[in-house]
Amino acid sequence: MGLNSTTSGRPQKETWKVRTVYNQSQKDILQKWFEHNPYPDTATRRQLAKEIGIPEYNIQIWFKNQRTKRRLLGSGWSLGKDQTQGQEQHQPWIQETLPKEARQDQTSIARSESNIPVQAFDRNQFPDIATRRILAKQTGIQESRIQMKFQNQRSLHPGQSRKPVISLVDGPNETPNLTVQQNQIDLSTVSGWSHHFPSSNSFSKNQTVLPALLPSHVSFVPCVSQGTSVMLVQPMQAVQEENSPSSLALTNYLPIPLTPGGDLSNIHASFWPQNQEKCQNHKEQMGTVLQWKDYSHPHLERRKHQLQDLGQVDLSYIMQWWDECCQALLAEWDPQEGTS
DNA sequence: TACCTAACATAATCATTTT
DNA sequence: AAAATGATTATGTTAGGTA
Repeated sequence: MGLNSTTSGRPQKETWKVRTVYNQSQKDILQKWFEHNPYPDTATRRQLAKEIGIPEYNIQIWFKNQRTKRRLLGSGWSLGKDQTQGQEQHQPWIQETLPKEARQDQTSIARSESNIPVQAFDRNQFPDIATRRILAKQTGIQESRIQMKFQNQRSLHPGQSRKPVISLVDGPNETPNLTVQQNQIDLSTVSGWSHHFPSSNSFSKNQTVLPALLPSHVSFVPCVSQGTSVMLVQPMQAVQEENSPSSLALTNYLPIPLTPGGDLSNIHASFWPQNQEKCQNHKEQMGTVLQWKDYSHPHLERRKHQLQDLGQVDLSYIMQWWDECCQALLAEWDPQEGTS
């Protein structure tokens, strides 16, 4: 499977970046480099990222986890600047290759832009992946940098605890079990949103409801492939073969309550944005999957109404929905709109 | 030089995938 | 279900830019 889809069709948590699945050849390459140097510098990471088609930041995580693994395994590795077992503290690479070039150039955040993350931080110290991407889009800063920014920021302003999960709606009466992260935007407060939501109990516990990207510069190709999913991929990926290691790095699920019975199987719509070559810049390679399940519910007249004729495929509806989601989110994050 | 902060480290833990 | 492993967090350190 080239795609990073859950074989079970189970939705993945959108608050987390979708887990990358490395194939064997990718692992081999990483492994080889790891033996050579467990602390690759930016240039190396970048090169590796390009070579195996995985975003640089994920490469960084892989090395991090790998170091942990090796350390735990103990197998004579004793990495790092740790002390203890003096057994073999001669890891030439550690002292040699860590210095200087190891770090990525500092990204200086323009004052105008730095405002955005700061404002965002005030609202939410733990932005999920969707939010981080939006911020990244807004500021033009890499998502991984945004993440780091928040990390550093949290260390300066320790406030909220970590990853609390609460129920969004817990009215005394019926109350669905839609759970989201506390810090996630309370969509019920965003105007125009209510009707976009299926009754909450149609969400599975771990499902989240935020869109992942802004439609504005979206360079994605929506492809309806299965009866139950719409896939958005970047043009470059669409071109690549399935055996390409870079297939899908990210996957997001949106609980659009389409009727599963809808005849979607033979719909293949592709919008090809113009910037095909731009794909290889720092922008992460990603794919996004919209997945809908059987969310049919009495409350959904409107949506059902709209989606009844899925046979003609209403991709525009999806895009519109998408667009509205993003607008709402932007409005919520926009400092100007102190709606609070 | 002191201060701020981006980048990065480890360790622990969570979440998803694989076995 | 358990083991592996990728992603996130807290927390601390390092290094570059700047007042």
